[in-house]
Amino acid sequence: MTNYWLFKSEPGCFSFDDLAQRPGQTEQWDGVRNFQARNFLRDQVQVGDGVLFYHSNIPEPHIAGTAWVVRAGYPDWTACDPASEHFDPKSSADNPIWYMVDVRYGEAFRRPVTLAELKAHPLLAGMVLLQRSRLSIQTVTPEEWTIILGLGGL
DNA sequence: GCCAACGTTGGC
DNA sequence: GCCAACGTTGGC
Repeated sequence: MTNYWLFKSEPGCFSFDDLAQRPGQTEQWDGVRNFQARNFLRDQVQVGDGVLFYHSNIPEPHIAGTAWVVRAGYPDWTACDPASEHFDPKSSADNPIWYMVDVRYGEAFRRPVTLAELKAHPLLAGMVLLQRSRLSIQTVTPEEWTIILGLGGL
């Protein structure tokens, strides 16, 4: 069964445009260093799942478009790379702590769906984003997915 | 830049 | 296992 997710990224680090410039190519969603988000990546995110790509920590936070999961959770090797800014000395190849998935560009929204719009929509009041805003990998219901794609003009 | 929310660490 | 201190996230 297809599930839906919201992945957050700071566009200064990795943006939806960065993904859009490589259509059809596989991108690693690495660097997640939060246990609850890690559990989703390791245990629940599956090939074929839909992803809303959210831009955080900018003047007008918004969802920019969609992506698709093309590989389920596997160890995030950047945790074992001392040169990586996501290096974690507690993680090892034998006993990985952190996980990542691979995604591929989906579709760009015709207009970005801002956080303000999400907050204003009565049917989106239950979104995880609006209740536990700091979680970087979040579940999205099929109803929320449909509404948000509509708001984005898809 | 501020600050609230909240996750993590570490002493006990 | 509790909880205070501390660090980070992210909206504003």
